[in-house]
Amino acid sequence: MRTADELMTVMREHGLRVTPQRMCIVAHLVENATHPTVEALYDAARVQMPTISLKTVYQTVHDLEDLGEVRLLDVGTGQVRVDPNVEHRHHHLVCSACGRVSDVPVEFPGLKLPRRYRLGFEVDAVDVIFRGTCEDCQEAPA
Amino acid sequence: MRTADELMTVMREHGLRVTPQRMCIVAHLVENATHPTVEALYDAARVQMPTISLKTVYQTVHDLEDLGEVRLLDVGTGQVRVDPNVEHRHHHLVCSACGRVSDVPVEFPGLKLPRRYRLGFEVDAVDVIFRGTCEDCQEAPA
DNA sequence: TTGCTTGCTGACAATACTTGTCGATAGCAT
DNA sequence: ATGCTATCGACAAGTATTGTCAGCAAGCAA
Repeated sequence: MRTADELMTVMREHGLRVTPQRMCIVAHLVENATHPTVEALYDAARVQMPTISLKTVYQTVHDLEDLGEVRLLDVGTGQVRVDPNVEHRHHHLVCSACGRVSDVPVEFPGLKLPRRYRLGFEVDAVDVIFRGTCEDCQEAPA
Repeated sequence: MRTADELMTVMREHGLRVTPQRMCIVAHLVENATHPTVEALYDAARVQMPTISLKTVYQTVHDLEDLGEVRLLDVGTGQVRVDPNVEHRHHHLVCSACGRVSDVPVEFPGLKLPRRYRLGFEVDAVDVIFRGTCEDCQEAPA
């Protein structure tokens, strides 16, 4: 993801106005590797802007997705997570217990769809999800 | 997935009663490679049993999941899909337009998490999702 | 700076999918 | 056959997300 300043410019160039709410959300996303849920972003934003609405957070992350500045992940935990890392192709490690998501910045060269399963199908992305239990959840089982 | 008869036995052995509703749902799952949604299963079941409830379908697929006879997939299309193929490890091909899911019965040997990302994390499954557009959806774009 | 226009904000409510509750019922072992 | 108990299905609640819309603020131009 770019810096907050760069994003301001990009947003303006695309006709999106730079509002305090948007900047607040963006500030919580840059250099953030925690893949926050929308709810978590909302909570973080409310510390500075108690009146911000959840709808605004949803709208902003969707706008950022349309700009190609974040990716919205659905890793099967029931909530969308925001991934600001769109520069480098990477995969994900997901804790089945707490839902935490980490990046796996590795390319897997052998990961191509065999021709016979590709018939007529146009593949444009490959997502790999390593599922398991993170350290914290192993120590504190439910 | 096993045959319907085998499943009846397995269910009984686990204290689950074999009801007409359950058998109807099971019948729609064996030898079914379409990864139906719960809603699709519900529609199919209602042809024979018009009064069956959606709740019963949800409950039954969860029971089957607990028995290890099906896998419930969340491929990011907003609906759970039922995968009766639990015998052979496989991955999935998902159409982003219509949500259709196909099996990719291929093992990818290089697909291991590098040691440094595994620190403390216990990986117990790897899901690969090839995303793209299926033949039908390419011909008929929205 | 000022005024205008656009489009964003946020309260409210609706939607979609899934799950909880519970009385009546039906399966299963005896 | 009988009784216990788990299931069925109607109803409604829950969770995550999105739609609606009046009012207001951002940004642009002069």
